[in-house]
Amino acid sequence: MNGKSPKIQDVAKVAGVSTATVSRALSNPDLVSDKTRTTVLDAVAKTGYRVNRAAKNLRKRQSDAILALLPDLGNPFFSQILSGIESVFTTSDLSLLVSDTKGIREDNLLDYFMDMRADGMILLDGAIPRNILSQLQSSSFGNRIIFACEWKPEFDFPSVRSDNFGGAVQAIEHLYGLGHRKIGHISGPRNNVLTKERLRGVEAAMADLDLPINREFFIDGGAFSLDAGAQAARSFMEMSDRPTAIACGSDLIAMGFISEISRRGLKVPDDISVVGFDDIEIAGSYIPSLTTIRQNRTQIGVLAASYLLDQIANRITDNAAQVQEVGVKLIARQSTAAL
Amino acid sequence: MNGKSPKIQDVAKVAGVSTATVSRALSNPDLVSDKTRTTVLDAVAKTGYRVNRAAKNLRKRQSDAILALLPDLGNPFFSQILSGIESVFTTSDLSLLVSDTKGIREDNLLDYFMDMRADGMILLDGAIPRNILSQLQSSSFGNRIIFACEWKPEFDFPSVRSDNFGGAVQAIEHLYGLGHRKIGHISGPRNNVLTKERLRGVEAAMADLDLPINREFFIDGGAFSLDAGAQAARSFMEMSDRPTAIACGSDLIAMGFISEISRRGLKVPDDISVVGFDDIEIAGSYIPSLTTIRQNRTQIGVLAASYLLDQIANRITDNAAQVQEVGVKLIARQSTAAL
DNA sequence: TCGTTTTCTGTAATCGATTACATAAAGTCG
DNA sequence: CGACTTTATGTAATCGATTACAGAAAACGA
Repeated sequence: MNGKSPKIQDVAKVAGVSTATVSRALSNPDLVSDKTRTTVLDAVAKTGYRVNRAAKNLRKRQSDAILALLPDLGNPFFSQILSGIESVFTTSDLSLLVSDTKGIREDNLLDYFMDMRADGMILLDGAIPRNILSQLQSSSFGNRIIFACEWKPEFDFPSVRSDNFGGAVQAIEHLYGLGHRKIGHISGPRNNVLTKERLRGVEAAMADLDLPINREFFIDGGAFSLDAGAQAARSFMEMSDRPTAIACGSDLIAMGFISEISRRGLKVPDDISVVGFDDIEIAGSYIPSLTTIRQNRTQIGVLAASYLLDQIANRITDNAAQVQEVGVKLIARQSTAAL
Repeated sequence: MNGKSPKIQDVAKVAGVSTATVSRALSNPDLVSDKTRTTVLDAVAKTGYRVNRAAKNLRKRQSDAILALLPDLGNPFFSQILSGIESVFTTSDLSLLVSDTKGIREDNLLDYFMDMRADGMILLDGAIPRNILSQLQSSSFGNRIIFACEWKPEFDFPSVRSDNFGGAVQAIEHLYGLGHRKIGHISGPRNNVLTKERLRGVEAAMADLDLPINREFFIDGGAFSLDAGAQAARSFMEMSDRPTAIACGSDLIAMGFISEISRRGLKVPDDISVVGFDDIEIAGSYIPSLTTIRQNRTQIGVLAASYLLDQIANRITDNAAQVQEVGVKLIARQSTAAL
């Protein structure tokens, strides 16, 4: 150990073979004889050799990294998904790069591929501008991209997502089962795909159950946040005729809503039942604990990461862009009650 | 545009100069004449050239990436810090790599430096095994590491953290100010530095205020989680003589605690006042909204990232390992009330 | 004007791996 | 046994940038 990192040359010298053989012994063990392989491995252990990633990647024209692009790194919703993604990459010796889309707008996503910073991307933001996506799609990197959670309907990149429609249906059916007939909905960000799917589910379920759809009961929250819920609560309080139950576009909306109406004297679930969507960590400990639709976020991460790896390695034969829907499940807790 | 990424050679040809000049024009503009520079920049624009990171990094023996190492990527607590970190790196053209310590134990952290995957590290986990840290410290990469949030007292890596001691003091003083004299504490993970600092703060404040320290009122939560709080609530219910106020080691503990005692018929803040620590996003919308100690997590991320960059680039002259403490602030809400 | 310094640019070595190609040795088969 | 295939290894080109070194041109000073 003289402080300098050993190079493949050093290993070759110690093992008494050529650098080519060392390289092969490490990355293509079948190509060398058993004896040579053990000699080389010993030499590697002895020298403490580690492959220099920059050199390897330059030669192989790759980067050994995947970028996960989030709408907002500060949003805790995504941490579970990241965790799922990372668990896959760790076993593949890939690095996980993260960035949020705020920094992206101007400088181009394509650059990550062009300058070899990433071999693939997992997009968690459905609001990436169309022109950037077209550019990606028509480039030679179009098949190194996958959407997770959110997606962009006009593009046929593969995607992994929850069954948002089905989740909304479950929420409505649950409320119906408890006897509720006047059901409202607070939706998320206006142009968000999740918002639309969930709204579609709500309406479909209501139609199926022969419930009259009262537009007054549909509040446009405008975001998935606590604030949106609180805001919606204010609209709610002003209604002359109020629904007895509300299905929310997210848990945060639900909590913001409950928080605000409680402050104004209403009780959940006595005066109104509330269902969330997501099942974030605190949902079970909120007071009242929140009935919600559980999304398996870790699995979404795992599936997206695995699929992307297969895709990059060309292991996917069927080249129709694939949509994987992950099942969701209603978790009944105390924010909903029989009428 | 024939689909192949242009190389520096191509730019050189278009601009009618050597590759050396192109390189200089891009990374050391002062070294070339004004005229040449504009010619080169035009050629770059015309060809759509982007520097190949692997080649650049190989030559410069760097990686253009910083690793953030979290105890648990799935834990939403860290997302804000990551966001702060990322905001700094984006402006520096550095990539942010993330990983959690679960994958680390076996394979060595030092490897990230050895194989040039990272130029530096931000450690958010105080529980990294001692031998790994010693190895890092004694390597030539010892000065490319910084702790954020948590830290390891025996090592003198620089670190950025909240004023945990001061936060605990504020919590106790707040409760004292409301008239509470029988004050308890639920602590976090046993060997965690934050746990220790906060406990120290609690005890110091109590001593200062001449409050008797009743060991029965100190519950060992064992973790910062909701569950720990719920568990502690059960111990609490069994006490013959109960404190009238509790300072918790984290917001999650506080919420788990409130949730559980509410289920058992106690009311917050009527029967007992509760203070959290962290001010996580939902704290303000919890019911009751949580009085807590606000940590500026984004700023911790920003400071850690900036300091690390300075350290790597400028070789910070003052080589005494620096500890930066970020101030915290008590946010009074509805989970605490006058006795 | 001539020598000296400064500014600008080009040539070619270099970073540290992988791998195409060549070749020697070993194995196969009629 | 000789022709042919397979296996194992080495030599050297290659990936695409940066930069040490050198030389030409321009600026400067006396």
